[in-house]
Amino acid sequence: MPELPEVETIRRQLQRSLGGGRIEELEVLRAGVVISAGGVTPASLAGAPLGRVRRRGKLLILEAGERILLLHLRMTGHPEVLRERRPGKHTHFILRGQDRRGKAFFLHFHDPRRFGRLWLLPAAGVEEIPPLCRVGRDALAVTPREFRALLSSCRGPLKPFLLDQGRVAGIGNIYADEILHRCGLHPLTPAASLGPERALILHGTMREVLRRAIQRGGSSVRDYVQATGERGSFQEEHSVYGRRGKPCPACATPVRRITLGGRGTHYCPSCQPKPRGGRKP
DNA sequence: AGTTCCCTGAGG
DNA sequence: CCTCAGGGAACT
Repeated sequence: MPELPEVETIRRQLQRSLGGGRIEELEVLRAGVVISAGGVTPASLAGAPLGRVRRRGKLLILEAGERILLLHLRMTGHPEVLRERRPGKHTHFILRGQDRRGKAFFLHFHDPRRFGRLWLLPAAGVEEIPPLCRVGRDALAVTPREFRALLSSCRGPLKPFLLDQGRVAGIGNIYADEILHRCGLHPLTPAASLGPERALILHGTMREVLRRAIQRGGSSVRDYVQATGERGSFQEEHSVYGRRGKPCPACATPVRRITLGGRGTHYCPSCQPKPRGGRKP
């Protein structure tokens, strides 16, 4: 599922193929996937310049003059840049235009599960309204100081903390599990119980894992592929996610899976011991 | 804090 | 055929 590294990979590809170009038409094939507000209709986008493609957490931000297009891929959303209009079964919109060299592009948005959304919004004040106003500091932008403050003000365990997009944005189920494993922290560890030192280590590990995953084009488990159709390869470096019962790469103890906050949670009971107090992990 | 809902394809 | 996967909003 697209999390920060997957969305960042796609962002770079969209920036290359659309940045500096122009929109000719937004063709909406399934109403409900596209949400229009503040008078920014699909038709009103014709002729709009395309600026940068930015990202905050898992949200893609396409600058279009006075307007902003926000794209959230959710579980199975898949943007794909093609040279022709060729909608498939699950193609919900096609953004047609020309790139900065005047060459035609067709940005297809496929999404079998239809959880993904495209918002069309006025650029002015866009940070103050949903969905952007709900997104906290990007996981690659948050400073160690901010991160420590967020941790200590959190009542609850580490895993839900990492998944909460309102605090630190961009981490989903895969990277939460991988980050905690690499830190040797049990997912149920109370967030506020980390001292400054371990908070700093968690912050550094988070950055390291996300950076490495971006280098490898994200994790292709199930549906995810890049905007070019290529697969990512960070799944080859997964230590615990999706590896229930398989040996931990560090110590060979079988990986355990529990449900936490309704999410499958993978960890190594030996490398990530549950700290004091509670029952054995 | 936990549950339900949205959705469909994949896997048992 | 049934169950599972899950991001995030909206519930209880």
